[in-house]
Amino acid sequence: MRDPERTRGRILSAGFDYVYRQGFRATSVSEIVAAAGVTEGAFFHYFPSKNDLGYALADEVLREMMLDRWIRPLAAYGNPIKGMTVRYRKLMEATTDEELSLGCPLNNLTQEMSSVDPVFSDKLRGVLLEWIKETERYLKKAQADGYMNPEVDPRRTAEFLVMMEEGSAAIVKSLGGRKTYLSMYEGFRSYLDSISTRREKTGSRP
Amino acid sequence: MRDPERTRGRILSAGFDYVYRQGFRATSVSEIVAAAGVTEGAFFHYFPSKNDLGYALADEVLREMMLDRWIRPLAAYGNPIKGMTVRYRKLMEATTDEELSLGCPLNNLTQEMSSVDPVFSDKLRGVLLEWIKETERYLKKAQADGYMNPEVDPRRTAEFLVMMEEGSAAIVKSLGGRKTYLSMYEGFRSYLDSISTRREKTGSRP
DNA sequence: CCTGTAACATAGCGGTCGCTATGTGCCGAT
DNA sequence: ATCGGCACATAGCGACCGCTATGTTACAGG
Repeated sequence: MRDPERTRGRILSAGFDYVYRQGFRATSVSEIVAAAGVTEGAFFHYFPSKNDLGYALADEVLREMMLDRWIRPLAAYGNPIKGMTVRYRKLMEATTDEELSLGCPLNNLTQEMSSVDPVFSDKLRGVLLEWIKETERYLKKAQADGYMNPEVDPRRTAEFLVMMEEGSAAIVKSLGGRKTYLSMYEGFRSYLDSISTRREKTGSRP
Repeated sequence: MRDPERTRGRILSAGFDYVYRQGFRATSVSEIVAAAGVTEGAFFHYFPSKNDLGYALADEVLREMMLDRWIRPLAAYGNPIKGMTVRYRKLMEATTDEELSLGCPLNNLTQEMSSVDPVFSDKLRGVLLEWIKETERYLKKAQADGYMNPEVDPRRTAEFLVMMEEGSAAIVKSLGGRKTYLSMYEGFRSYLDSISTRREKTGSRP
């Protein structure tokens, strides 16, 4: 019956759901524990304060989500540039309408909390930096394998790519339509093409 | 002594400052009225509810700010594409460190409120749509005057450009450094170059 | 000068929130 | 077998928040 890991996991999971939908400060501890099927006593047993739940969300949930969505899929492609294009399209197709209107969870929490709590800021910046660093790693690999223009700076390009990935989620959230996402995809692909050395059009109609 | 317009303006202005720094829901009416030098009675005399202040912020303050920063400067350039590049760099230089760490006010409020209140969503989307529409107008002008590749879709390109403008503010807010902004500028310029017909490098060192 | 109304000011209510103080029961170690 | 501590549950406190009910004052119109 007693299962600490599971209990903590349920709180974390319910916490993510509510924070994703309503924002961190708009979500009350009572809502989270009700959804998780535990009491407030359990909550404050695992997290000294509500903020500490947010920190755990960043460290554990958001980081893992970012890697799963944006980094790990790239391992399957020989050409990272093409991999990024294909992955972006696949992600676009796999995202539900609800997720489209909710935006990127990492970006949401960052916009809400980073300028108001330095601990949030540090942890969320950490996730973003890892995202950029892993992207940069694949860009360097692309350069080493001759898939990418060797003159472009991989770090700056990685920052720009991640910006587009987060930015498109933000604008789609606001405009709320899959059609807008297509415009973002076109621009994303066109930019990747412009730094690619291969002239294979990565996404043109057959 | 009695000056209704001024009083309302002071509330609106103080409201903007606090909402920009802390977010909408984290800002209390008492904070706003204290900063504006009025009482809560005055506040609720002009705004039936706290949300109505937010609506006025979107309709009046944020819309005007967007036009001033992103649209009106473009009128000074014969070549809109070059205008966008130069304007972006000027904006980057004119932005203070504090503003850099606070991000784009429109994006902040959108991320916080649009998925939780449909009226906010409508009004903020309206500002964003106007931003895109005006950008599209200048892109069409650029095409008509032969400055831009006539094959690219101006609407989609406008959406993509606004996404980059908002996205770069978001990522700079999170990473917090002027150096990151430079990466965004490089990417922005490189994309604009790729849709330009003129081969004049718009931002190279003299 | 009078008066009605717009332009504010004051006090307080009902509700929620984060958090804590204080329990209680299970379960492994001795 | 017991016993200490971990894993929760319950109740409630103090603070704050949005909002309202009820004034009070300045000023324009007659």
